[in-house]
Amino acid sequence: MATSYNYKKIESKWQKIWKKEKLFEAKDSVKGKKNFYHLVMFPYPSGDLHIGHWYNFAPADMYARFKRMQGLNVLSPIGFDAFGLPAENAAIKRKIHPEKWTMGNIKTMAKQLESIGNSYDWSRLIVTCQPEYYKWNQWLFLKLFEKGLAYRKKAAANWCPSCKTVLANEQVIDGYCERCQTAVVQKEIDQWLLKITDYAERLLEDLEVLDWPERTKIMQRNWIGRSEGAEIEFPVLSSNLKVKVFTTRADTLPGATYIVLAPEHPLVTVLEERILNKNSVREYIEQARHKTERDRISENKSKTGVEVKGITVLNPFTEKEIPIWISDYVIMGYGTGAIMAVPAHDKRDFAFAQEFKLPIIQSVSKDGTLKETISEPYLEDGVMVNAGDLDKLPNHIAKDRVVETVGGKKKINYKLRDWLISRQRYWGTPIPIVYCDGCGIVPVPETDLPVVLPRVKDFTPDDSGRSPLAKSKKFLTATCPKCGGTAQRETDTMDTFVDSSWYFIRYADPNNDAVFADDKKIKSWLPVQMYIGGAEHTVLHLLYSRFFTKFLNDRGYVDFKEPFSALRHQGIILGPDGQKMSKSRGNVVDPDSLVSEFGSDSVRMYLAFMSEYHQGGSWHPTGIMGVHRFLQRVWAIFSSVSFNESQIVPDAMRRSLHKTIKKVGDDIAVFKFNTAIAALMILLNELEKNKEAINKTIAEDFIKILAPFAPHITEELWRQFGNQESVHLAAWPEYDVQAITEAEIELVVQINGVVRDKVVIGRSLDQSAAEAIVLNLEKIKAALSGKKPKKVIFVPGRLINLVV
RNA sequence: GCCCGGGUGGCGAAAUUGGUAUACGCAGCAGACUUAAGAUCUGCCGUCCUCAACAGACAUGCCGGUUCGAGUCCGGCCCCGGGCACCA
Repeated sequence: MATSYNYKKIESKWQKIWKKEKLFEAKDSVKGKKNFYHLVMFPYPSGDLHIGHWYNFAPADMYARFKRMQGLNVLSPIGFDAFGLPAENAAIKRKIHPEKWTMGNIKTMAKQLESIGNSYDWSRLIVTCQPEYYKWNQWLFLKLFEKGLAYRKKAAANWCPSCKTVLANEQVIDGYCERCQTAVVQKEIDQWLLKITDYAERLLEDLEVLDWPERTKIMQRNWIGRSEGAEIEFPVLSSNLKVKVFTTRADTLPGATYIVLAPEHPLVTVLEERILNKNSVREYIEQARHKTERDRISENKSKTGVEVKGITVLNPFTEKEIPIWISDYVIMGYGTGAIMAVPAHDKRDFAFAQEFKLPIIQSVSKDGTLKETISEPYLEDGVMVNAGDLDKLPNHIAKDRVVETVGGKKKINYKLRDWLISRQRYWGTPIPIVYCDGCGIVPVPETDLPVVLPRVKDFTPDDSGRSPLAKSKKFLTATCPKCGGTAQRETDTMDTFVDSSWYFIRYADPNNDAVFADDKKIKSWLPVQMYIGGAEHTVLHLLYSRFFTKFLNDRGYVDFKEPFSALRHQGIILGPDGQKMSKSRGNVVDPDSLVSEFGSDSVRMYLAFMSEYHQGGSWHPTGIMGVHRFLQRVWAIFSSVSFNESQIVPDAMRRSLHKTIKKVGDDIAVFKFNTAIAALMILLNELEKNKEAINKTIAEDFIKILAPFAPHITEELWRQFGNQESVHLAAWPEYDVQAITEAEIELVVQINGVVRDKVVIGRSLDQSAAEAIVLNLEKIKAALSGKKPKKVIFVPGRLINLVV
């Protein structure tokens, strides 16, 4: 008599044994096996593993287990992205040190993670807030600094005037401070930036070769924002100065009726003496600077600006004198900070021209005719008008001609900005720089790394706008590595995205103290062959990681150009009410209680079964019953099975088995875990109908293809069958093509495209043979009532359609 | 505003990429077992017409088109989710 399915006992038993036997610890090389690096984005130690983590980790593990059974030497590591603001804020709130809070959370989460039963290699655990790890952040920074790719610059930061502190972008919600709801302003502070823009073109180009979701690539492309255009100079009248503008529509230059400068544009200061309305210009610039993020968002529709009276420029194409305006719809950070305004062919210029009653002149029209009144800008292609010699020429051809005529230069611009990594916060990697009165900015020598983050008591931000580290005299004071004099340490810490931009390399060799990872180990594992994580990291994390990899490749530290060859996203799990899970809504699904009620195998499987992986969905409380019952039935049938090897397995059963082996393998390969599980359910339904015919091969194959989804129950049954080695090291069964091909097929019979009957015929019958059979069917004869089909469409093995 | 996804039974979802729409599961209903409940097993389960069966008609957000045949392709709309947002 069968015992009942005791998942609690089975799961804890095998989790202990796997750990003890180090079953999933990856050796750097195994004879006869190819290495496969499988990675999930490491979690932030927020303190609690919620069902969303499970959704990220459990199905991802199914893929890793499948790859392992396919004969690959799989590395599936795990770690914690342990620095960052939430830890700091939580620590401030609870009055405990961020380190204590973080390490405590990691302990809890590691335990919870183990309860999923994932095949992680725990021996390679990475915790980014430990000096052994962040030492290499600092090393990387020095390497970037050496090449001029890390540089210091005054840059605008989000400043909360009430909290008197700098805020990270994540702390600014719709232009307001997250904590006190004060409108955030921009403040200029000296900060460190990484020159990711040097890599813009390569980051764009190399997207082509990646096996990533198309929408993710599109988002990265948009973020990089390449645009081809030209730089054209507008001479300032009665001066030898010129205003350079960037445009993608040089063909519209004949219609440029004024130019617009960004408020920060240097020309205003240079020619200040000549400005007639100095006061109003100064006032506008001042206003623009104090404008909050909030104002900019709300003012999106109506344009503001001021004319710079007393200075004009020449339109180099028409040689007409045109005015200069200043408006904050032009931004200093893109292009040249100045534009030529063509109201007839640009929406924003059009709105601006209407607001200030400026002339609107066409330079392109659909068919060469001029419109009398222009009620909206014409943005399409067309032919040139008002353009002298170029009239009637298609505008896309005229583009280059205009640039030539005025002596402009072709130019490519990117929206991508350099990466600002300075954080005026405590809980992060110290930037390894000292400031010496004599020597200036001096990098900390490599041999002095790590610059250890001191365990200070007071880590709350204050009104100085500097990191709390500045309050530690001991940390702040340093000797200059160059001259030996007294110097001051940089007190800002690094953005945590630095930590996560290279951690995947560290897993190859996590305990190395001499180099960031051994060259041979890097070669044996990287790049990551399958990377799994949330789509919310589409731009920042994934782009930064690609940038670091390219830099390391340039410097010869790694031999690959892209960190993640293949990428898949999981969806988001919503609460039972269809809303985002949150404590305040009270709709958070707790995985721990589900595990104790149904077992880890059931929770894993339900997550994989509920929808397609990238789609996510609401948690349906009773839905888990389906997979739980399935596992109970698996237990019932296989824990009591007595194999009768003399019994001949019916062809139909063999066929079902092999079809399922194929289906499950094919589906896992494309991350369709839901349909793979459905196929397993169908197979079980069939096996149950004829239990006596199940032999050892069928039972073992079934257990093997179920193993990635439900690792514990399958391991238990597998060993009960008498196997000595883990099912997770067993070979994925091969399907037999012969067994799958059926001799007979069901042919669908349609009349005018509507199904009227079905008939079982030989697989290889041709059209005329099939037609003869079909025309003799009672239902078809009745439906045709004597009429002859005008046309017959025959799809071999599938259907026949009679058109009357 | 622009760029991506998506809209299929009471619910979560399938559909070999133009070829049997609704697989698999949840919930529900009926029956078996049970003193009973639960668990388990068996059957039914898109809508409409019909006493019922057979059969039929209508159904994949809406309107139109292409095709022997459309959830799938094309054109035009309407909702929902995500990203970007004055980038010249």
